[in-house]
Formats: sequence, structure tokens, C-alpha cells
Amino acid sequence: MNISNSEENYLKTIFHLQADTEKVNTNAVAEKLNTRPASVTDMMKKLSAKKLLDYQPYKGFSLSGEGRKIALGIVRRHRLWEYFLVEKLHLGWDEVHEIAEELEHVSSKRLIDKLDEYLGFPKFDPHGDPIPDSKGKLRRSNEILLLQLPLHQRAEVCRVGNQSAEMLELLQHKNIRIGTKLEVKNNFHFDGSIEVKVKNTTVSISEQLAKNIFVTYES
Amino acid sequence: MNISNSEENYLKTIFHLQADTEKVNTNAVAEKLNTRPASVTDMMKKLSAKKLLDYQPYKGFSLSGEGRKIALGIVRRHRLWEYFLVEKLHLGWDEVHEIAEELEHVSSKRLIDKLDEYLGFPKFDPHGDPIPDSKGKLRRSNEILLLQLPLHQRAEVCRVGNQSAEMLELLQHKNIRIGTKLEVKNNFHFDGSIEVKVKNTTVSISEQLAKNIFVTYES
DNA sequence: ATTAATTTTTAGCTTAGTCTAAATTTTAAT
DNA sequence: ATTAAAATTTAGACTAAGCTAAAAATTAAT
Ligand SMILES: [Mn+2]
Ligand SMILES: [Mn+2]
Ligand SMILES: [Mn+2]
Ligand SMILES: [Mn+2]
Repeated sequence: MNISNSEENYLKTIFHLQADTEKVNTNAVAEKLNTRPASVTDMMKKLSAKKLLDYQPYKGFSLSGEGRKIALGIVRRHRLWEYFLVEKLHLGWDEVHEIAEELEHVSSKRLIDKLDEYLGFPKFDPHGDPIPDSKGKLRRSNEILLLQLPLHQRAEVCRVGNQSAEMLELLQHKNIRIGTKLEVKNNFHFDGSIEVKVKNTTVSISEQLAKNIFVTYES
Repeated sequence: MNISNSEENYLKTIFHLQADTEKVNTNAVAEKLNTRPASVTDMMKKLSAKKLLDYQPYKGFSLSGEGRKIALGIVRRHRLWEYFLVEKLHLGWDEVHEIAEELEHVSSKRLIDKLDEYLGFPKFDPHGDPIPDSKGKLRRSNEILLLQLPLHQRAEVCRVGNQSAEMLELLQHKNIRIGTKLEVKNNFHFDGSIEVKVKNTTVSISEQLAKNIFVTYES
């Protein structure tokens, strides 16, 4: 079956939206893809006819098994390319998403598996998102928001929920990146901000920022 | 100005055909791109309207300065990716063209310049074709066909005119690759075949093969 | 339970890129 | 110089992907 770039973008978007809600609705997809709801409905019919989607008019839709498999392939390509762009070409974390958005549609399986091998089978992309393996398997880690990390619990930054240049800049300034170990020392009710210990220094983090940092910890 | 993948493919094809003849004709383009002459005419009108092409109905067409500049950009991307695929990912010379045919349309200038740097600013792609530099400058070497190399003139293989798996296999079998030094020892009128010395062995090369190998030599 | 607001779908248009068949122009051959 | 063949363009149609505006269905509010 042949799948166009546009169809791939829809599948991937639905896949991502399904992380939040099992059933996805028209407006949400239109919003993400910067298209109109009417265009989404058209495409849903097409994907549904191809059996990549379970769709009942007015009731929302979700990926079929096959649709999910294809979406995982696209996500794999996207994240592998992002890893390549950051680790090998030294592009900034904030500029790789856009480029990967195009590269992800180059679909040679052999290319991607060779790339994976060349990169040393990375498990996470530069933003901490897991990279599906060659068989489409995706590890889900038991992460929580830094905002919800208990006081004095040592943890490690594993993912960011936002990849704007602004956030990258702020994190770099505070010396925080994926893998950084930290511990919450204080949290303030007034503005929701927290103080965390990183290495030997203490930095202040706004609620807004702490909502975009995910961490993991043992036990 | 925005240029679609399809338009890029046409521009690149015309660029390549112009290596042979200044003015390119409709059927030649249709043949190369596996489309119909009528489709070519349509596209020529569009490219002409965009001033990327000099076009007079029934008279053929050639790239404008701007068109040539864009075509060189595409060729640059194509050949850099081919180099990457062979040198870094270790794909075979015969399988990279198809993949590069897609990658060449990812047009981020920053991506390509970073890739170029990462690869060490290579001057030639895996088939010996020159890679335009960041400014679109293209070196042309003074190469000749192996078939026309004078007897006993030491020379170096610099390019192949065909990149099929079959030819790759044959060349590998005869231990010949880009950069191989050789010298013609005999040529036979009966079938046009020649004998060349490579390292310390003598190998026989058919006329058909010798027409697809280009060499350079000093003075 | 009606009515109002929101969401989704349908209907009808548009553009890019392709095609086939027919008309036209150019080139080649008598 | 005519005629025949080949190349090119035009005309008209199709598909994919999008849009706007209107209709229909669902959900929320009185
Ligand atoms: Mn994309
Ligand atoms: Mn990412
Ligand atoms: Mn191409
Ligand atoms: Mn090449």
C-alpha cells in the first residue's frame, strides 16, 4: 500500500494525540496540522477506506493496528533523524524538528536500519522521546513531571515537553539538559516555583518551566 | 519562490540533459522522467512563467541563470547524500541513487552545509561525479573515456557512466574502483575489447564496459 | 425538554500534476 | 515543392489535497 506524505502526517498526528485520549476528534487534528476540519474529515474517510483508521462519523477515530504500525515507523524515522542532526551534525535541539519533519518521509527501510546502526541504536531522541526499534516496539518509561517530584527525591531529567529555542536557551542557562541529576529543595505556594539542586548549585525554576520537564527516579 | 519536488525533478533533469546539448527537447525530458510529453509541456510553461527556463514553443528550452543555480543546488544535495550513504552508512553504490532522489528535496540550506562540513567537504560523489560547492561552483575535470585512453598511458579511474548493480559487481570482480590506477596494454579490433594493467595483474575489459569508465591523466 | 452552541460533515470550488486523444508545427523524405 | 513522419502543443478529463459556506448531528445550557 502506498502512503503519501500528507497521509503520513495525519497518521503521525493521530498517533501523538492518542497518547492523551483513546479517541481523537476532528478539530484536534485540524489544529495540529494547521488545516481545516473539513479537510480532516476528507482524509479520515480515505484512511478509513485504507483500513488504517477506525472511524465512525461524528464519533471520532483511532488508529487501527496497521495504522499504528505505520505511525510508529514514521515516529522512528523522525526521531532517528533528529538524533543524527544533533549528535552528528551538531544542529541545535530547537532547529531539528522542522528538518526531521521532512526527512521522516524518506521511507527506505534499509536506509533507516543502516542509519540506526550507524548511530549506535540510540534509545531516545534529543528531546528525550523514546525511539521505536526496528520492529516498532516502543519503551515507555515511568516518568513524572518535575513539578510533581517529591521533595528531596533525587531524580534525572529524561524528557522535555517543549522544544522551542526559548526553552532550550533557558535550560542551557540553568545548566540543565537530558540526563542531568537533580533534587527538589523547596517549593513555593505563592507562584508555584521550585528550587532544585543541580550539581552543587541551587537554581530556581518557574512553574511554567517545571511543567515542561520530565524526570525519572528509582524505587 | 517556492519550488515543488516535481519542479525540482524537472529542473535537475534539464540540467543533466544540457550537458549534452544546449537546447533540450520535450521528448528527452519525458523519457528521463517517465512522464508524457504533454505533461512536460505543461511544466515548461510553469517553469518558464517562473523565469527558471528560457522557452519558445516548439523550439526547445534551456535553464535560465536562476534555473541553473537552483538545479546546481539540487545536484549538490543529491551528491552529498550519496556520499553520506556510501561513506558513512556503507550502502552499496548501486542502491544510493534512488534514496538520494528523495533526500535531495529536503532543502534546508543549513542542513546541507552542516552535512557538507561533517563529510569533510567531499569533491566527488561515489560515482565520481563532482559535487557543487556551497556557492554552486562545479569543477569540471578533463576526463576521457577509458576506451579512448592511448596505449601505455598511465591513468586513474575518476568516474563511471553507469551505476547499476551489474556494473558495480563487474568492477568489483575486476578490482577496479574510483581512484584505481591503470594502463592500457592492448586493444583488439575484433570486438573492441582492451587489456589493462591494474596493480600487477592484467584484466580484460569489454568495449561496453570501457565506454562506461572515465579516466584522467597528467599532461 | 427545548433551545443554543459547538462539532462534524457535506457540497461545491480550486490548484498542482498527471494523462489521452486530437490538432498543430517542424523536420525529413520523396 | 509536396507529402509523410515525428515532435510538440492544446483541449479536456482525472486524482489528491486543500478551502469556504451551508447543513446536519451532537453536546451543553436554560
Ligand atoms: Mn512530516
Ligand atoms: Mn523530538
Ligand atoms: Mn528527486
Ligand atoms: Mn551519483
